[in-house]
Parts: sequence; structure tokens; C-alpha cells
Amino acid sequence: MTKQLLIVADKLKYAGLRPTRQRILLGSLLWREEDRHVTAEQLHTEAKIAGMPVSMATVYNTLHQFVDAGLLHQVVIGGGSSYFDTNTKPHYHFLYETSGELEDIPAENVQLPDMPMPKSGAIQSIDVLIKVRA
Amino acid sequence: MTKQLLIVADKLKYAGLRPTRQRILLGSLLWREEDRHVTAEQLHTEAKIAGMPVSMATVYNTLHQFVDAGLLHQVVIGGGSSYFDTNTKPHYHFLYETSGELEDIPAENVQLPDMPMPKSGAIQSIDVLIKVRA
DNA sequence: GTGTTTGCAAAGTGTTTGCAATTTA
DNA sequence: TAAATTGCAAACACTTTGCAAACAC
Repeated sequence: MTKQLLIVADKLKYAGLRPTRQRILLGSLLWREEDRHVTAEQLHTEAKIAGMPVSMATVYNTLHQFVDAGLLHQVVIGGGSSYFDTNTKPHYHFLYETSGELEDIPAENVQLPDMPMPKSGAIQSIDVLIKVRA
Repeated sequence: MTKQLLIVADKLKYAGLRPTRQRILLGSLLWREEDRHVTAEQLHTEAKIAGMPVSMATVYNTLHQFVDAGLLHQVVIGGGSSYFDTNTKPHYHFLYETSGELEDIPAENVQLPDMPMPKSGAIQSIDVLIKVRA
């Protein structure tokens, strides 16, 4: 196993996830560069291209496990689909409606001052999605 | 036709939509009170209860026409579904994950200072969705 | 009348589930 | 070996579409 894959395996173990072949592969694809925005379908294709196909069900299971473990952030867009974002720090997005492309907005550029409190429960995530039409 | 329905009919005409029986009914259900958050399914049910059933296809078509005409705002949530919000002024939402309920956040409580510009195109909408877990 | 709108049923999209076979610790 | 994970195929929720009949102007 290469050094890169060992780092992913450790990351998974640290998050309480068994470092299976599929999880290590998907993790190494996701985290091979910074700030990736990937759909389940794209990741499925990348795995196939890499010569290690993973079933769609496992792609979805794995992505959700990564989200639950805080290793990934899910951005729900229209049309019933989601992007999975490797940047888990607070930051928001432009969604270009014509291309479907998602672009980061640096965190220092967006703030929510005077945040009201919900009537009950704890804030779990704040999603800011700015739709842009060409 | 009652005064209320005539107002809806005018609103539709003004937006360039023919005031058909179905559009007037759905409009009058939507706008019968302020700041409603309704799903397509709910509106379909309300029409049935009102004794004037409208097909699901027409509910969807109509909601999208209202959104395109700026009479309604669409809030995409997870699970592939949407709320349709009669409040078209800038304001954001709490989404209570356990109940699925959507709650308004008054506009004066949320601001996005130093808004960056998209690399191309015009901003079409800004959605702020704060997920709350009980 | 003519173009628009409706309703039905079928198809579509992205996602989730049940469960037997496989893999991991 | 015991528990967790995978992959397949079927099911799913929500939404959209094609097209003939009905409607609005």
C-alpha cells in the first residue's frame, strides 16, 4: 500500500470506520486534491476508471458515512441530487445554473451576524447557496 | 367569483399567466395567509379537500410557473423535495430535521456582508438554510 | 377557431433498501 | 468466527413528460 493510501486508512480508523478496500479507494479519490466537489455518480465513474469498480450502493453508503463522520460536507442542490464537498470548513457556494458547477466562496467573505437561535435544538449546519444564471 | 379570487386572477394576469380555474384555485390556497411553506403534495391535498381536485402534474406545472413569474420562492431541501414559500422577500430558513418543518428567519437577522461576485453571470437567488437537529 | 392548459399514465432521476455472499478484525 | 461491509437488483420518493381532450381568449 502506498503512503497516500496509508494516510487515508489512518484517517478512516481515526474516524471509527474500518479501512476497507472500497473506503480507502473512495477516500483516496476524494482527497487526492483539495476542495473537491463530487457527485456520487462522478465518484463511481472515477473508481471504475481507476480499475477498481465499486457498486453505486457502496458509493452512497460510503459518502454518507464520511458525512456522518465529519470528513465530508453534503451540498443538496436542485433536481434531487447532491454534491459532496471535501472542504468541511465553513464556506459557502455559488451554483452556476447553466453548467451545474459548484464554486467555493472563501469563508472570510461571508458572515452571518446576529444569528438568531432556533426555537429548539442545535444548529447542525449552515448552508449558503447562491444561484447564478449566465 | 368572490373578491378574493378576483384578486388572485388579477395577480396572475399581471404576471402574464392566464387565470385558469386551476391556477386561480392553487393561487388562492397558497396566498390565503402570509408566509406559507407548502409542498406540492400538500397543495394537491388542499385542493382535493376544497372539493376541486387538481392533478399532480398541474400542481407541479403551476408551482414552477409561479416561481418563474416571481410569485413564489422554491426552497430545495434534502430527499429530493422542495418547499414552496409565498414569502418572496429576502429571508432565510431553519429546517428542523426531525419534523421536516421549515421556519422563517426574519431578514433583518441575517446579512451577507462583503458579498463576493460570481466569476460570471448574475445572482439569481440566495438561499440560506440552517439545519437544526433536536 | 387557435393557441394554451389540463390530466392521465408512463417514464425518469437520483437515491435507498433487503439480503446473501464476502471481508475485516 | 463474529460482526461489519459489500454488491446486486428491486424498490423508492419525488418530479417530469407525451399527448389527446378541454379550455381561454
